[in-house]
Amino acid sequence: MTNQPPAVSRRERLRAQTFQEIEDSSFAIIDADGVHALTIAALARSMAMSAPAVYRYFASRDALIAHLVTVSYQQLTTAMAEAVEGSRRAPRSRVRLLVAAYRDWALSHRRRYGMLFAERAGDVASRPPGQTPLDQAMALLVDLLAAVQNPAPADTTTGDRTLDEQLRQWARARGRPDTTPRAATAAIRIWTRVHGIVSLELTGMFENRTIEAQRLIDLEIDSAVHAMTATAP
Amino acid sequence: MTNQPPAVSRRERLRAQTFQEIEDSSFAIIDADGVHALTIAALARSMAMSAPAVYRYFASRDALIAHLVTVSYQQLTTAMAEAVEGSRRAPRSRVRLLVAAYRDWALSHRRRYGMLFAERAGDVASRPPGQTPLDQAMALLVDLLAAVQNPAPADTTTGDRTLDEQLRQWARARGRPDTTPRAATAAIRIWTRVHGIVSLELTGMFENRTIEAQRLIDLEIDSAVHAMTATAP
DNA sequence: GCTGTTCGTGACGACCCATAGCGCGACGAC
DNA sequence: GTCGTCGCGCTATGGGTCGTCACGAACAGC
Repeated sequence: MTNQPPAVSRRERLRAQTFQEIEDSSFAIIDADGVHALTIAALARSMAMSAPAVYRYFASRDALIAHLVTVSYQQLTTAMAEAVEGSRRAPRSRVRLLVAAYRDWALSHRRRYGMLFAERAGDVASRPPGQTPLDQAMALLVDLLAAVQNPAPADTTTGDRTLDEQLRQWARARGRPDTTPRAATAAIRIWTRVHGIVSLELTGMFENRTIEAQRLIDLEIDSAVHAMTATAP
Repeated sequence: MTNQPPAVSRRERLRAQTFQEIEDSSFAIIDADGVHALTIAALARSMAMSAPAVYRYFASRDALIAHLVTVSYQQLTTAMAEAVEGSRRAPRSRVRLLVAAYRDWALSHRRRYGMLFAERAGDVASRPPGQTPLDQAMALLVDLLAAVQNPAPADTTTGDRTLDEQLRQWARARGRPDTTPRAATAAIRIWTRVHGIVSLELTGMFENRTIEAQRLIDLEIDSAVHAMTATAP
């Protein structure tokens, strides 16, 4: 039994290993010097490989970067999922954990976070709804907010019938047809607000720590959750 | 009098003209094909000039892009200022005009809007507070919000003493020492919220017009203004 | 008219992307 | 054990870009 040939061939194993090394080295270069420093030549040098060899794994530099964007999205999503997974706290504070994990990931991978929303990343982001890498985290957030809203108040609409319908359609496209408009609004609000704050924090808007972004974020989450649970929209 | 030599020499006039042409051609290339397509060679070709000549005007490609970022910031700021300048409407709806101008500019110059928050733009954005290109628009927004808040309610604090002090310092650094913490919060909230929504709109989050970003923005502005004018924080 | 400055040009070296073609080793068929 | 196939990495190469340099032409001031 011990000498049984493994499921994956030696070839596949080595290939996967090299593939992984390309990923790791690429991220190392990006985190150190930015995406612009990630050239096929530089990558190959850092791996003591020749540049053309990389093309056995990725068709072009753009393809490599697209792959890295996808992987980064998954890492971000995983970080958020893990942050709330083991927690037994109330849904409301788990929302804060989720968002804090988001900000932490962005702060510790600022170059990569910028990469996710750069021009070329649009191809990855604009996939059929429900298949975006971040939709999983979005679904998590929606579920948490539904739990916060439980038991649901009598009126779960936003007061804008058109917007309500758009929100229901948005939730349906993401496989959460039972989401109330107000929960969907809260999810979108939190997501856009946090992205706005983190994004501007990274560009140096709150330079010199004049304003602590985390305080602002908590304020914004509370406001969004409050708007969701309040009796009158 | 008619044949009097002009104030600027012929040389300066031609130089300024070429400078302007470089700017215009650069923006044309960026708007058409993205920043990555803006190469010194391509720019020179589009101007029927030789590539090295461009270096008489900009020390490097990065320097050119940095300049374009600054100019774009100014255009954006100007667009916002003009949107509210001639309006006699109530301050509250002028806030909406200001923000709508922001979104309109971003939508009609999406490639450039992305450029403003790209990695290399951090150098421009993280200048001494009060000197950022967008500070002028920010001051405009703060003034409008102060007008909305007029007469100021008895309690203009956020309820968080640390945050209050940070906000006052932030306002001082921007030459608006009389800004109340709540007005400052509202300004920052609006600015970060709108940036978040617009930014995600541009990356295709609300693809297929599932959700109308303008509705969301108006909702968010109202919420921020309401939080500012409400009696209890 | 002469001189120094400014501007644009072709030529050049270094770097990068991507392709083509070769050699080597692993693997399977017999 | 031998041979053909295939995957992988390498060198060589072409086309493109950045940025520098030395040179010629136009201009400004005397």
